[in-house]
Amino acid sequence: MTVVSVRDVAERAGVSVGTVSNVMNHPEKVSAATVARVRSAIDDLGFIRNDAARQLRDGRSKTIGLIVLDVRNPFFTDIARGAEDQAAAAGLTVTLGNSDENTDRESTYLDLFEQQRVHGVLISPYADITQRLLRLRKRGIPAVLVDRTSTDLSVSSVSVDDIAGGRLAVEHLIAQGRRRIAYIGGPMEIRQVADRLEGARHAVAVNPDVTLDVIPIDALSVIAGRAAGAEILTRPAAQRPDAIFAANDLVAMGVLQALMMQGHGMLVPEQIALIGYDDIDFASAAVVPLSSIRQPSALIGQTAVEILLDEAADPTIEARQVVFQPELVVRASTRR
Amino acid sequence: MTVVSVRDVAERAGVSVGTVSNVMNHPEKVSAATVARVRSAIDDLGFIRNDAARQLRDGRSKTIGLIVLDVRNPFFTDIARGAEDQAAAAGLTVTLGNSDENTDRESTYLDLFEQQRVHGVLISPYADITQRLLRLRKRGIPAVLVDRTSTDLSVSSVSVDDIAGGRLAVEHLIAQGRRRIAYIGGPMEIRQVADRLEGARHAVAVNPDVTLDVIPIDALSVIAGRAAGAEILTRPAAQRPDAIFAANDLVAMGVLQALMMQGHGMLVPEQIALIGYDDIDFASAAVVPLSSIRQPSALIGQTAVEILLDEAADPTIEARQVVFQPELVVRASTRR
DNA sequence: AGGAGCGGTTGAATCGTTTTAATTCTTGGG
DNA sequence: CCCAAGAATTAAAACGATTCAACCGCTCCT
Repeated sequence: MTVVSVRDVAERAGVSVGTVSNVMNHPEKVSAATVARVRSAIDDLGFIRNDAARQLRDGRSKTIGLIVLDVRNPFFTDIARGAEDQAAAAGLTVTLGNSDENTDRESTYLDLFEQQRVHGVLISPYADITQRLLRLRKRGIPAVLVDRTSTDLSVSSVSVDDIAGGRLAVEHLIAQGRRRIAYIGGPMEIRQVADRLEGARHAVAVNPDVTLDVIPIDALSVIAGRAAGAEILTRPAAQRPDAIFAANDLVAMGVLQALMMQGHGMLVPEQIALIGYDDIDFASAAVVPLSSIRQPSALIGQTAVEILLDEAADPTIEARQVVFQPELVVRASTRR
Repeated sequence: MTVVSVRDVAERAGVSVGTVSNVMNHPEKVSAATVARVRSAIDDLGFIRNDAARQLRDGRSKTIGLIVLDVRNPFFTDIARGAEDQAAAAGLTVTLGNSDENTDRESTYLDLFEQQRVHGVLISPYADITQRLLRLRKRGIPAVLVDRTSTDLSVSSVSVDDIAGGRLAVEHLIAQGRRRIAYIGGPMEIRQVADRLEGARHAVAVNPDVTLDVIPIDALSVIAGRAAGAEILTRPAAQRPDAIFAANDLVAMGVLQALMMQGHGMLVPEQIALIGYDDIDFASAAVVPLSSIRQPSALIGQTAVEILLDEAADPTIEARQVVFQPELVVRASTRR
């Protein structure tokens, strides 16, 4: 069990440890001959520098913490990839935390990231954590909300207009001639869920003959969607909706599975139209290709990192709120 | 921008820094009164300990590094979740690195993890990195291969028998009366891809009237699958396979999209049967629900962490090779 | 009364890197 | 031939938590 430190490298190259450090961080300050000598000593010994020591010295790590609501949702892994790419360009890495829509887990990850003195935090919040984020900033760790606008304007955010998205979805259903619409989503504490519903309400409000039924679920997952879909099937045909707006694509795919499974034949879209949200890759490959609301997920991640790095470089900079617009994608699941 | 250190806590509680440290790590050594005093000082100041300093002292971090071939593949996020849960039970966290089937990225993550002096490394390798892993171990960082057996018996591994899985898939196709089978997968350097093909060959070998055509692709992705599917459609009908075994579900879903898109009507399973591998959640929700080979993904992650922790605790322990058996899941895509 | 033993606490040393001020070495100009 | 200026290098301090040997004050035992 060998441990190689700068001290060993210095000794082998016949220089001081300071010089070794300079070779790694400011090679222009060191003569070419010395650089060469130190470099080969590094290679010979297989020296790899100790990040902990380095971090300790400069107070912060070279990692960005990202907390998402659900790693299994491709929408979030897409955000993560966008963030990762942008971070890599600045020589940073991203650690991904999964809150699973759970306050404790969310809080645990925030503690962890604070212990690690991360370069910054990106978070798609579940609970209201504005206070927590402000405290982080006071400690020199900037934070940016992802996929969520902040109530407090002093914390930056990158989001998509979910109210507009909700309206887009339901306006489309109405334009297809649907009148009894059901919204399947939950928990309502998740801002995205509430906003998409609000958008749906706006669309319904201007059409007096259209009704909107809300079917709450306890998580945005395939399983929860399947349960909600099964529930709808138990209703007498007259009480079933003729269109369903699911809070995201995972839920929509669950609903779809339930509706198709019963051998009721082609229920979608003939009897029930179905639209989801996020436009994940799998949506187009579903039993019935799924209409959805597309969000620029990778771009969200990229932009969030950009803002974060700006704030990390200059903590006095003003907070920014970036809002992207969503886009309707029509596929078979809502076409007559 | 406030910084709170043990020194500040000690001062406020009127004790030495050593005592503060003991309160956090060995409270049984400190009198109840002092513990209470220090704890309240910690709360008052909102002290959060600096991980870098702590790590520097004891030489290793409380993080496990996990490198996977593709974060977008649910099979790997499932493994990650299994690993995460098991690690959390031991007070550790997991950082996820995505090699994207790219040697450079893989190597970069290994460097990074070595710099971070992680507690251990779990890796689903692309290149042959046995030497690299042995060096890591010499430095006190244990490593376990995931979803891959090792050529060198001195490094532990947790995998699934891909040869058996490949045979299972093709035996099933043959049992359904298929005779002209195509295997779509690549790059062949990926062990899983090669093993599944080998299994397929075994199944074909005992049936003289069955042919196996190999269609290589350059990545295990939906896109690559779609391209391969499109290529098949360009062939005259007589030269098309009557069954396709895709190296994983992402590829299978791409193939499926291509085959269905052309308006050729229900090509699957009537004209071409299709089976994938991994049994990701989305497989059952596909246009045509997909037959697949199921692997115990979360269990793989859990087991890998277990082995890793054992090795971290006692570096002299003998390496273990755990091999799980895959399972055939039949759905509409291969049913007559 | 004297010492052994014990719980509780302290202070200094330590981990490995970076940075700084100070020092040595070169070189060119006068 | 000496000195100033600049380049190259060094030694030491610092980051913050943990640990370990030493120490203090008690009680209990003989």
